[in-house]
Amino acid sequence: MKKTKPKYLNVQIHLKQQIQQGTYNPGDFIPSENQLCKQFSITRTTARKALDELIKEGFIERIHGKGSRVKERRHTLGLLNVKGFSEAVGEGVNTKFLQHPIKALWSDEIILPVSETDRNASCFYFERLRFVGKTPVMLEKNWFPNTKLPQFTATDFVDGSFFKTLSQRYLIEIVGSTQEIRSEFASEKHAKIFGIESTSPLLHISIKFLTSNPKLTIYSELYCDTSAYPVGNSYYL
Amino acid sequence: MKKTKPKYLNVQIHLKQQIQQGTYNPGDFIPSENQLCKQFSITRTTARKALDELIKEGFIERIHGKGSRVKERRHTLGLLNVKGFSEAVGEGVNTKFLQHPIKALWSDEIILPVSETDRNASCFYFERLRFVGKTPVMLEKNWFPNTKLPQFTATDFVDGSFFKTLSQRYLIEIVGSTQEIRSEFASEKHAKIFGIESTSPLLHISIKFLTSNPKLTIYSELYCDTSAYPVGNSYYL
DNA sequence: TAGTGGTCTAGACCACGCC
DNA sequence: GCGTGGTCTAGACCACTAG
Repeated sequence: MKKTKPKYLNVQIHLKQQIQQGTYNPGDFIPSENQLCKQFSITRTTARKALDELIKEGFIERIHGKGSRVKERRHTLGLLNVKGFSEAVGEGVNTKFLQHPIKALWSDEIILPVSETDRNASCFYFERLRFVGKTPVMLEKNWFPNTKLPQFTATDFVDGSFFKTLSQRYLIEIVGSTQEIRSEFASEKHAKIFGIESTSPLLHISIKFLTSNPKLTIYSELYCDTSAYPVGNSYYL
Repeated sequence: MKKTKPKYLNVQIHLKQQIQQGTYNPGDFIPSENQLCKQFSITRTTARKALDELIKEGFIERIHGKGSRVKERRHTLGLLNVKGFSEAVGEGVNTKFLQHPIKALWSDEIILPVSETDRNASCFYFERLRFVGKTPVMLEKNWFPNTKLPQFTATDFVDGSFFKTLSQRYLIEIVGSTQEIRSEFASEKHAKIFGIESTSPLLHISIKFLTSNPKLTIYSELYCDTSAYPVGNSYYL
């Protein structure tokens, strides 16, 4: 019953928050291992465990003889992994709902196969356009079975993030995904949305997200204008 | 001058070889931490360090109360499977070297920043065109510092896979990647290679691979004609 | 209950970067 | 020389799995 929270996790979370809040910026050195030992009354083994985790998450790097430094984040749309748009890009991101969550039909536009059980359930749909500053960079279309998210509306969104909303309001996490990626001509309709020629190339990403709730699968079709902001991601073991 | 080899590295290499040689197969349990302590005359901390590295490399997983088990599949690194093209697409894949490995210069074509130390080293380069059946689908260009792979030639390739070669011949694993993805018009030259119009969209993927050898970073530029075969991957926690 | 991995302590010595 | 991270020891207690 009682979840014992490891000490290293407190240190890890504390440092991560300070990095995300800008207490430590990219290039800055966080406190040394010995300083963390004193500050949290722990041994170096435990301090290093916390730092090991932050390294795995890509927040810091160790430099022998110098210290642990906050890593630089490139200004790209990192969404290919499980991270999500708003988390990865940071500030300067705006979102406009082109379609608030409504009951809809399963669309032919969904590339990856919709499972039998999903297709028999009613479908929720929403559509958003994402901007960096005033430049539209990504059109995002999402479908998922209606049954699993009671009272789901646009106003519920936590920090404008769908995944963060799932995690915090419904305790549902993304546990896997299947993707297909294409380079295509923009359709007439999409070209108009992005304000580009219909002969321009668009990046088309089809994703099927698996969640910790076996009944909830999310189908997404993303269209990205990568001419100014390429889609990017990083992955570290 | 004398590089002192850490004890955990011996354990790590020993276990990795046994896994690659089939002494332990996927699903098998490797010796417990306490057994490793006795076998190598080390403490549990050191044994765990070795296992931590093997986990990061994707070879094993720990199961609380049971042991450490050899993993079934290699994890995927972001966009493309680490196993590489040949295993991801399946049968009917052919590869043609457009340029066998040679000493070359660091190219302007590399999108992601080349580190200072890499740029100061001499550079190895090779280029391959990948087919599904007789259709060219991916042009692959790779650069890496010359210093780290002695006697590296095209004939060394294990199963036609660069990464498998690194793993089996040099015991080097991919431990991370940074990617940028763009949808672009095909260049004149690339259009000719793929046999398409130069106004056609091409998927352009720029990757910087980090390996278990800190001195070896691999820079790749991939160009894919996704009209018939989209790029895909799956990701599971 | 025995064995496994998960966490943690309180030290130690070494290698690296910098002044 | 001094502070940093890199490795290692010899324990300890806890949580999970399985017979």
